[in-house]
Amino acid sequence: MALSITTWNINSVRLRLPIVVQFLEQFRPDILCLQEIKCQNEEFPADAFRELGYDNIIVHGQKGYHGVATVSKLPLSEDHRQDYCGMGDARHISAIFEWAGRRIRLHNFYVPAGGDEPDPAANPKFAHKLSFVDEMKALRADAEPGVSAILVGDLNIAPFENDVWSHKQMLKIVSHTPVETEGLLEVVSRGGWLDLMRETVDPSQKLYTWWSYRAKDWAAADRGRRLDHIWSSPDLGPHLDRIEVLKEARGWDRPSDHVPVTARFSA
DNA sequence: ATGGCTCGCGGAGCGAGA
Repeated sequence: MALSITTWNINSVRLRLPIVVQFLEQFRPDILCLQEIKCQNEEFPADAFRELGYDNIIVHGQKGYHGVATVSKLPLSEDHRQDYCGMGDARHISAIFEWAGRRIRLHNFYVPAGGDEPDPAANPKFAHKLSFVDEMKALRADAEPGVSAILVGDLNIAPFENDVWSHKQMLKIVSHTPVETEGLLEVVSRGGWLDLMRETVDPSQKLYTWWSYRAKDWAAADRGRRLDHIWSSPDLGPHLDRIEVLKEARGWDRPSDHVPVTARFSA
């Protein structure tokens, strides 16, 4: 019995509904986790997802910015929205689904980008990002007895050297500064998470999920970053078949700057 | 050679993304 879960920062779900539909029709993941939906709950285009068989929808949106949503062919229960940093931002939603006799809590995150200046004293957005990551360190993969866990989302940090196009040139660029990358690796180690993308793609290999809108030719420049992640509790590791990064989606009509990342499991 | 583009909001141009 297979299970597939996709994470995708969509950068406005209403504007990009055509490519979301294209993706779901072509790849049919069991569950799709979206970030940066940029709409309020009542504006989420739920009908379009229901028509495709995704009847189980949970949304944590807000006006204009941020926002996350999880749409699923499998029933979702015990949904929860955690307000990290007490900012009132819509950056997290989770729920439990059942697969192969297991109960699995699926977390969907949108971590703050952090602005330009990597100095928390000078840049409140960077301070917010660091506080957010600090709070995530308390999130354990075994938080609920008898419940496995999967954590996906746009974490806005590329932790390893080959998660960016140039480690040296990125060390002072927000998303790859040591305080961020060390912080994220501490979230992984303290929480007891498995980085499923790096379980299947060796750290010696470049791996990106995001390419800037500003490059003249994103594919030729190939200056990407691995900002999107899929983690799990250790018990699910042996069930991972593969990870698919759909790079071609960056070249679709009016694309997001992030591409869908899918984890495929078998029982 | 990173910031050059792309969003929402609102009805011009700005804040935000990363």
